Amino acid sequence: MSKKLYVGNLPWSATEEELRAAFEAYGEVISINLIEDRETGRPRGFGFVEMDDAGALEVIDNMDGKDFGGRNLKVNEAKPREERPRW
DNA sequence: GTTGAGCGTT
Repeated sequence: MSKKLYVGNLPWSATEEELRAAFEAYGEVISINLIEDRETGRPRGFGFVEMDDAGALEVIDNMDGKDFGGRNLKVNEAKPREERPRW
């Protein structure tokens, strides 16, 4: 199984590889999704990380509130956004 | 050459 993670309070310089490198230490990283402003192209300072179930919990327990790139990292369960209806 | 809350697209 996998879980979606909301990752906030990221430094503007943070990249998906940096997040993956940090999160891989706690579990299998399924996918990374950094969000940036679609109109300006600037990073919004947060993103979403999909991990295996146990890894996600480990990340929340270990990475939430930790220092990352000089900022206090915020990790929580992400709200489901799409159910991908096919009809 | 900037900025700061927090939940994104096919």
